[in-house]
Amino acid sequence: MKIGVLAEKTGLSIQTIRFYERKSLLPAPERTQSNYRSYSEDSLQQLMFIKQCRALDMTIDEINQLLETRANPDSSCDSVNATIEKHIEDITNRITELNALQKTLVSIRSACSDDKKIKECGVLHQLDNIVVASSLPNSGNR
Amino acid sequence: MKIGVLAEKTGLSIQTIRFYERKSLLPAPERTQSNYRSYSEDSLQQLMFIKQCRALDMTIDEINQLLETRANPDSSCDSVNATIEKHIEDITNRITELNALQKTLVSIRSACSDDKKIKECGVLHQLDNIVVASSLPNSGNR
DNA sequence: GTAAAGTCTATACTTGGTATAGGGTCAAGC
DNA sequence: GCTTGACCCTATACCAAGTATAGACTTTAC
Repeated sequence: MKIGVLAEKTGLSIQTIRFYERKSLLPAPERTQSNYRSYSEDSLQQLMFIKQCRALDMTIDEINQLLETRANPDSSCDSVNATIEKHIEDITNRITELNALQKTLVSIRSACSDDKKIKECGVLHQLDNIVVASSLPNSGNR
Repeated sequence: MKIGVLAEKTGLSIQTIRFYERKSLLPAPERTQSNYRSYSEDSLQQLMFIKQCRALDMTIDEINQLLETRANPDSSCDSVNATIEKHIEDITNRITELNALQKTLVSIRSACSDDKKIKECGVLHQLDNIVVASSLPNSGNR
């Protein structure tokens, strides 16, 4: 099948499919005489796998590792489990960060009632002081 | 003060300070005879404000809006409040998404005990089927 | 006088795509 | 046979929020 059909079936855009190919997530398919990509059912399966992983917010690197591991069926799946666990940990950390952020924001918001002028705005005054121990997420921050 | 001192005082990198200038978050400072940037205390204050907002995970656009509003002290601060509220909402949504993701991931992880081989790996089998109603975040996804 | 440290601009890289330009290909209709 | 529209191709640029580099210039310390 051609790339348009594959895009239709997977729900991914044509550009995204070509992007995954460039990133080596999807093997380069056969080409027709006119240089059109011609995909097999395997490509469809693999793309759905990739889509699934992306829906779980895995990075392309993580997915690449999973695909590599998956390629030899007799090896141990420990690394798969490790990848998932690491990913769960990343998300847990991110959730913790966001919860803290939200708490801070709600508290800042409560500093100003409506219909104030800028110079009296409690929110801006809060923002002018050090409220948070300035910790922007630096990892697992997607 | 020169940019190195400002970087020291704010805890931001020199490149980040120049980056904020390019993005119009920080007004271009005076220059010395040798074309070095020369900052006032105001710049320090403004950078700390920006840093604070970034620590709250606001985008540069959001911060720019806050700065613009802050610039005329007699206008209403409704838009400030609206910005903060929108931001809180974004974060709330993101947290909801991440919680759902995490639940899915934990359930996938539980499908495989350790020391299996790839071909028996429950995690991979889960990933091969449609688990999630494929909803990658498309907004507020930082 | 020289070396180290600081600064300058400009450019490229990151992630996960999206959007565009400028061209080639294919099928249908006239 | 020719045009029109739909499809495909590559290459390149763009987004956020910086980070990292090269190559040049200036200042500071000894």
